[in-house]
Amino acid sequence: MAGPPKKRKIDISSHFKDNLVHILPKKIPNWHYQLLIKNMTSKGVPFVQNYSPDVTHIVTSYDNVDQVKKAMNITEDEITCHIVKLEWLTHSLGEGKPVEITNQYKLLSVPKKNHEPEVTDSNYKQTKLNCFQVDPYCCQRRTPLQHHNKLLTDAFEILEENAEYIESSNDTKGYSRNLAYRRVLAVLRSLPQAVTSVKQIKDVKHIGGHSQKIIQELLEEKCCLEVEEIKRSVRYNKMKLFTGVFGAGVSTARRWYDTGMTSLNDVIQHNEDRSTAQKYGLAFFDDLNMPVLKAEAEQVKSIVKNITESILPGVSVTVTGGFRRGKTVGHDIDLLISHPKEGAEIGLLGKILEKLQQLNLILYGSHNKCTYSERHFTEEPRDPPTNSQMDHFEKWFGIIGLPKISTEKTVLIAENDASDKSIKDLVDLSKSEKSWTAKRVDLIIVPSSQYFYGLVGWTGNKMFNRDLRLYAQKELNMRLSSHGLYDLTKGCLLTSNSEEEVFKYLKLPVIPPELRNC
DNA sequence: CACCTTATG
DNA sequence: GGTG
DNA sequence: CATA
Ligand SMILES: Nc1nc2c(ncn2[C@H]2C[C@H](O)[C@@H](COP(=O)(O)OP(=O)(O)OP(=O)(O)O)O2)c(=O)[nH]1
Ligand SMILES: [Mg+2]
Ligand SMILES: [Mg+2]
Repeated sequence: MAGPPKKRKIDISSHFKDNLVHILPKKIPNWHYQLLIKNMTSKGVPFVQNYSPDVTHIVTSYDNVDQVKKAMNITEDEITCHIVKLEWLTHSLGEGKPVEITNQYKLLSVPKKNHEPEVTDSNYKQTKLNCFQVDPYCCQRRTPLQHHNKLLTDAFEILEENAEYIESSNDTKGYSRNLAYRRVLAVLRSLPQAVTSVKQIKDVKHIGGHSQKIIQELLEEKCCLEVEEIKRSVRYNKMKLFTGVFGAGVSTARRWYDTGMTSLNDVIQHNEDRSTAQKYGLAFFDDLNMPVLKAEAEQVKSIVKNITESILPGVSVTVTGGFRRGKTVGHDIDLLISHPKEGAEIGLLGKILEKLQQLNLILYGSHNKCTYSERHFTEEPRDPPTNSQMDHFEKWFGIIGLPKISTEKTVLIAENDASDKSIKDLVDLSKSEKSWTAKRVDLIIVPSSQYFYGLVGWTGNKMFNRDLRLYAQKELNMRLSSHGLYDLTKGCLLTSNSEEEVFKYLKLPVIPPELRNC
């Protein structure tokens, strides 16, 4: 290992000794610019970050010379060196020597005409036929779990995640880019066939210039440089790890990362204020990141169903979330609980949790009552729908210890009351020989009058919900939530007796749950 | 150049 | 990042 | 800030 230097970093500087490269950073994404600088440095290619007259090659992403001059703020004949496309530098770095400046590396000398490439009527029809036709909102489209563009969506999923890690609070670049990539993903997943040419998606909504470039690269090379760089980056991998902790979002993950923490052990050991949720998220990280199987969801459902039936006969318990959309694995178990008799569900959640507690099934829980009353409607007419009656919609986001052997009746989780447990105790518990696995469970109680709005909302997926709500607002002047639908024009609440009726109110085709995987 | 889902603790 |  |  400690032998002579046979490192790959072949010094190719001799081939470049008569050159001086300057990259015009404008129009080049920062990650790509930094990568080029890194590569030139490690290979010993001479370059300057600020333009000087000694420069022999100006590298740019612009496609005509006038734009370059404008960007550099210089006039006509000051430039005597070569102005070349980015590809020249990429290929030269790959070859280990400056490649010949053929036409493919040269810029257009005249600015592009703003002139549409002329198309005959038949041509136009042809392009129209060759182009996928896609409705603008994903809630208008049928989006199956299994689709025809996995190569593309795998890549865009990385871009989407990474954008979120930049900064996910509203009104930031990360937030909007994340949304843009989600839209691209939703479109790609809904296409009837695999994309084989960029032409097919050049007019498709939500797939703009940048995404088209990515798709082109993926179709040609089967991979994308930007995506591969993200996958390699420390930042992406650490943020993925830290945001995977229940209770820690992007903001907390970034704080941990910026503090120099590298592993979950670093985070566990570090003395800082952590929410109770985060303590449990850290201690049971391995369990909670095991995929939840559909059979386990059914197992939890029947436990909850049995308990609940004994409290309130006639109750309905439905597995929603991803499993209802046909997924075979998930990250949690979403249960929608209701009773045909309106009002019978009031106070039910507390009783269910009490029973679960008695059975020692509960590890952690955050109770979430919904105080949803006339205040919304009276104070602000633009506010979301409101129930005339008192609204006792309740939620619980928690962690249960699910017995590994389903026949096991009682489980010993020691005394697991609440926040009085230190993180060390929790870690010890999670590491101990145990007959159960920690699982995230969401319990949602919904009055029967709101049942189908709850069902639609908790079936999702998230993107489907967002577009459904956006569509309702923008196209129909309505407000949709998992409690109801409110027509702002008519000033009335629309009660629904089926999922289909919700779609009918919204003037949308009925999309079955398995086709809401946007 | 504004907008991008909506509710809860 | 993409749309209107 | 976090969760769905
Ligand atoms: N309106 C709205 N609904 C959401 C949001 N996040 C989640 N939901 C809804 C749609 C989801 O399908 C449902 C359950 O959320 P989950 O986080 O459990 O996601 P899901 O079950 O789809 O996938 P999973 O397999 O659990 O990772 O709740 C959100 O931010 N806004
Ligand atoms: Mg789920
Ligand atoms: Mg959930």
